[in-house]
Amino acid sequence: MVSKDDLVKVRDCVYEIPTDTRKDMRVPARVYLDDESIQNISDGTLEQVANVAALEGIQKRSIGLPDIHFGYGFPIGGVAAFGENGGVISPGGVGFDINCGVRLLKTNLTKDDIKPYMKDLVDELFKKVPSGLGSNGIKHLKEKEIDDVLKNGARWAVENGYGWEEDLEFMEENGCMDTADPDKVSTKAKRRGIPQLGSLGSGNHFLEIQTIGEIYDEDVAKQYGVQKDQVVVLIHTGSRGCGYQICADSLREMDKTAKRLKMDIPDRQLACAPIDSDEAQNYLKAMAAGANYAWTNRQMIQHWVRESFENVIGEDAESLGMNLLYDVAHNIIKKEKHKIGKNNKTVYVHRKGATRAFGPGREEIPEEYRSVGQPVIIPGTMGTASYLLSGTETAMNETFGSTAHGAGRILSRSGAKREFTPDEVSQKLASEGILLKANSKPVIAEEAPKAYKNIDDVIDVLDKTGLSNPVAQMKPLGVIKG
DNA sequence: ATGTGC
Repeated sequence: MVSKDDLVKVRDCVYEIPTDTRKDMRVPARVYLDDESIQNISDGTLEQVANVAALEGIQKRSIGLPDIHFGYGFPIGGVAAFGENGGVISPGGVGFDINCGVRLLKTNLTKDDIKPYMKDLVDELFKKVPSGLGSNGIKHLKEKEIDDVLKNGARWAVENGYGWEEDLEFMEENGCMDTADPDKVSTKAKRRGIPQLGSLGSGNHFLEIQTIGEIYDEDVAKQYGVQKDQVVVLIHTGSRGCGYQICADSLREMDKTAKRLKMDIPDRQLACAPIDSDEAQNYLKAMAAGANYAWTNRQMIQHWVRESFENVIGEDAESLGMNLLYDVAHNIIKKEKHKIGKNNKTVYVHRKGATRAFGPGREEIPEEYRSVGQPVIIPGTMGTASYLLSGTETAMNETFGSTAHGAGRILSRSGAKREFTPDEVSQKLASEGILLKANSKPVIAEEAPKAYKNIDDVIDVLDKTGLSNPVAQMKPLGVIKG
């Protein structure tokens, strides 16, 4: 067992559970947290970061970011990298919503420009973008087409009329992992994916019209093309039932593998397989297909956002400057090169509720942004701010180029429903001038801003520790919830 | 997060 007593302070906001705390740990476990959060973190969550540190082939350290909380096996807000020789792959290190992520769409409107249109825009977006639990998309995919989506990702969407060629430049992996293999995706996952493509989903997924508030780094903001009072749109969604099913399928498979190979795993939910095994390879190919589904999903939704603005404002999306700033993945495994000790090593970085945050110079970053580092987009909760940051050298050195992904839940969904009523949450937002349209009343209570940690504190830790460089704040004007 | 929960 590990507990808060085992934590050793490394520096301000950085704490470690040393390797010798538990004899199965192979590397230290490290969490980035402010003083208050370190008091409030549950032993169960700390135990999870330590459990990950016990997995075979883990490199350097198991990492918990400032939004860390208890998850399935791996904590949410966690990062772990495994060496290509001797490491493992674990579906629980990605989570059920494969490539859940966010993208930020720019406009050249100001908050004053958009004011008279806000009500109509929110209504139009709510009408045009399907949302809610079990929601289906508008496009009726043919049975065979799902394979094209799983193989080609956002490119499929662009080729089928959803968006612009240049959009592809501003997504991780250009919106497509070419390692995807639709043959490794079960019929059941495909059957769930077919009707849902192009839908927002439920839970913490949302679509938000925002305005840029404070700018923290003028130079980087300029490079990303944002300025104070500018209107932007944030799209937060993932791979829906398709990704869920891919994860569930492979967890079952790997549970068997781990048993067969008699792997020593501290928690059954950490089911994993050696990287060179068929099970791991099959999962990686299916996971990539699920990731491609999610990029396609966000690309289609973005297209309807542009159409909504066109319909309501009466200008085309090009002249409204509705260019994609960037799209980031929050739940994914990436094969990357990182400096470990003196050497460059190829590792499989598991990010679960974590954002890649590559520092300046990395060739994975679009050329336009490369000199200042990767754009990092961190959504808050409905009714609180979201943030745009940039990747740093510190993140490269300490967290395999990773940072936080959100506010991090502190109250469970059921806890939130006990604590708040949907009406009081809606009224609070209305009193702040934020328009909200939601499919489900209970979800409004589950997603109450107070059910989450204060996003400002999360950003503050990233700033203090140097894991990311704050660039701009985004404030909500209108929210569409599932 | 998710057609459902153990």
